[in-house]
Amino acid sequence: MSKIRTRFAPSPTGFLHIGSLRTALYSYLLAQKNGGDFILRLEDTDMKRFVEGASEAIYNGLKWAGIKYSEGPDVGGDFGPYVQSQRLEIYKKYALELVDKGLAYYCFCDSKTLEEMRQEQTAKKQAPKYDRRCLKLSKEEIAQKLSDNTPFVIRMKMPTDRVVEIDDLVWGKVSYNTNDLDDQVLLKSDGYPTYHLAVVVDDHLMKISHVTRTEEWLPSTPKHILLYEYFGWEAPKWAHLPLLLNTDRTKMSKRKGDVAVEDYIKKGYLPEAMINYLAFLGWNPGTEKEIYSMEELIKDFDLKKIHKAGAVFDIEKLDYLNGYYIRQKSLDELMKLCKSFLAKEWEAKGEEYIKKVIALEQERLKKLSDISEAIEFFFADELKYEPELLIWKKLTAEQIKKNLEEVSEQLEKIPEKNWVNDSLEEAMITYIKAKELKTGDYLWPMRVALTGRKASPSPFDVAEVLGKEESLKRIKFAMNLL
RNA sequence: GCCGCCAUCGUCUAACGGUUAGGACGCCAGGUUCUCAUCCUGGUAAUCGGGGUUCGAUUCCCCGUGGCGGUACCA
Repeated sequence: MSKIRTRFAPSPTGFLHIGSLRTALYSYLLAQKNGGDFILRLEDTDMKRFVEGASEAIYNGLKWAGIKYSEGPDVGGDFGPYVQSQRLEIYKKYALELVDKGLAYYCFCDSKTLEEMRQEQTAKKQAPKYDRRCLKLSKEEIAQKLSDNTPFVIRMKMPTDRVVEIDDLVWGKVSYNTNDLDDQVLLKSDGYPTYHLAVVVDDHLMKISHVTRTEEWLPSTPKHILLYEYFGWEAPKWAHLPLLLNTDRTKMSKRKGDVAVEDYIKKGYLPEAMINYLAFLGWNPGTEKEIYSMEELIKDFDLKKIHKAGAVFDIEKLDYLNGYYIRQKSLDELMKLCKSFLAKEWEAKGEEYIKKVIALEQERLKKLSDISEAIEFFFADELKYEPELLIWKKLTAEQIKKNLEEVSEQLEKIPEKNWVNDSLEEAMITYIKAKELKTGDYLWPMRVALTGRKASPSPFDVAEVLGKEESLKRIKFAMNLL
């Protein structure tokens, strides 16, 4: 069997769709698994949707995710150009070849004519379909119109009464009757090819062995199969993938949530988490292992285990995985990752300080973007919180104030050089135990005094990072609130 | 309308025709020297409906129902 070559062929519409990323991932995994090639091709054949600089979003997204392509617009390769708008002559040549063979024909109908035709058919409850009026044109009429520069498209001629069977690696055998298929436009009047022509020509020329794309393409696959037949080319293997869905089970789209990879990068999702999560949306290894690195995915990936039903994109599980991967990071790595989420003025505190602070919050983060809000109290000159927050259970303000006074006295005794969480904890716990007091009566107000929050890391950890002076200052401040 | 596809806990998903229908997320409860988080333990929750086939259907077949996709000079 010849070498496996898969491709990711997105339209540069301005951003990389999260669903596209998963399609790219599966295509990449399929190629890597079999020691094949994975290439990137830009399908920019719709001039109306042209977006300046849109290809960058695709390059960046793939790079972020760790999906590497060996050929593509920005890396070159033997089968270029890898941008369809740069291959117009190629498509034209092949479209004309089909016209010569009598398998495609010129059509001079304008959009108004077509629209009327469709409306009439819909009114009669018929399937909207081109009525082939231009197929009846004589050679002379065609020549005349062409020399008059009448705008034209080239349409594919559909055979009648033929059943085309797709043998799909995911869906099995699916059949369509050509009578239900339209005479698809192959070459548009602006000289650009439609998707159908371009994808077939390019996949053939670029020696793609497996066409991987989402389910929405299944119904147009018979057209593509026929095109391969018309050209006399061997068709690739098909693998249609299940769709990614919104919570309401419709095709995942903007307006119903974030769909751009960029959005997730900005929120501080890790590529490891995203890849792991995306891989499991429509596939699983058949074991109970659910934490997967890219390398492990390559090893265990199998098209046969992809299933057909669409999968809802569930942010809760992504969050879980993201938190998991954040916890796996070394402190230095995490520091680097968090950098862009930290306030500039915090840098004055120094790298070591920030590092200690981040260490305390690591296990609490779900997204990197959580870091800013989570640690701001470490940098505040004065904490803002309701005094009632200092009150533990049924104690009175008087008692809390007295307890804080005791805490303060005990902490005072600890020398600067012993100001680390273990000694702090030992000192406080010893004191509390000796007097047969309740830890919560002391530690809760102490913690709130240091953090101003109802939820935070332990008071001893926070105190260590804050330092003796600042810690005592915050406790005094709390006492004054009561 | 027409064509096609799909259907297991709320979500992602396991289950050669024979399992107490399993796991993960979420949620709930308990434990882990104050809170939160982490971690550990336990719990909650599903085979769309109706017919077949079979000794036995989540699994195979048919019919419903529901959902989704396609039906463009968009991809």
